[in-house]
Amino acid sequence: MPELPEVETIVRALGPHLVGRRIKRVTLRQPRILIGDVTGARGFSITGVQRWGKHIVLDLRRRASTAHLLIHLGMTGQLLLDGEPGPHTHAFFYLDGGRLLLYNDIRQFGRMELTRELPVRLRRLGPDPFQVTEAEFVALFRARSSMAKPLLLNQLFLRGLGNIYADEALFRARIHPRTISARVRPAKAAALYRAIIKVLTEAIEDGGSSISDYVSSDGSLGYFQFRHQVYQRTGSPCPVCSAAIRRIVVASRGTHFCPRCQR
DNA sequence: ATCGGTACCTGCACGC
DNA sequence: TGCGTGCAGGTACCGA
Repeated sequence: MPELPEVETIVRALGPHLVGRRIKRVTLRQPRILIGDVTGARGFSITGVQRWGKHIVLDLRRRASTAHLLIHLGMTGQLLLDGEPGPHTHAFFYLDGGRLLLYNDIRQFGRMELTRELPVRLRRLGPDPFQVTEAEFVALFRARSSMAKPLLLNQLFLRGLGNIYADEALFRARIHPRTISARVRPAKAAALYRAIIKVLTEAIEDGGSSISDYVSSDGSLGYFQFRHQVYQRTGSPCPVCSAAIRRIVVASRGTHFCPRCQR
């Protein structure tokens, strides 16, 4: 379930429950080797919970040494606090205070890693959408000659966007997913930047409001209340012009757009 | 640099 | 009821 807004919501919801807790024990379901060996997190205390693109970063400290537990949810990963283990529970983090953090992942595309420092691989990712300015985004976008859709999905270009919000942002900016980025006028690229910020902001707000009623913070809230205008609405009328929304494949990803609004 | 295809996994909706 | 097909929000790797 993991694009930037979902990960942000999870981080905000879990943070207050995790910060200050000590990890007493970590067990991984055997013979799962699909996630990294993070049993070394035992004995560390959680000092912070942050988001880095679509990654969840738990900052850890044990006496003088610090470390990070990196969690990427893949397509179906979820963190569950004080929930019931199930057939797809792959990791158990026993915390002090009797709390239990579970990692579930049906498709097992998620990954975990315990590191001293933030790996180069992560530091090399593109800027966070909320940290880049409009001018910077326009310059970066037009400096590339990639189709707009795969460029937005490329985490080395911008970190955090996924298939849903890429489609939604392109729709709001009225840009065809196959448009070559270098050929997009500056004003249009600026509109895309604003559309990205708007879509992500709205989704985070929806996530925040839907999670506020839950005592136990978990990642099972799905798509929030965020209403897609094009994503997975193939054949439905465009909310702007009523033309039928189309689905095409771009860079191996299902891509939804309005053939009349986006050219 | 960029793109398409493949691979990694399980579950679900669909048509027959 | 079963079975095959295609699809699903993630990334990594390959060859062209």
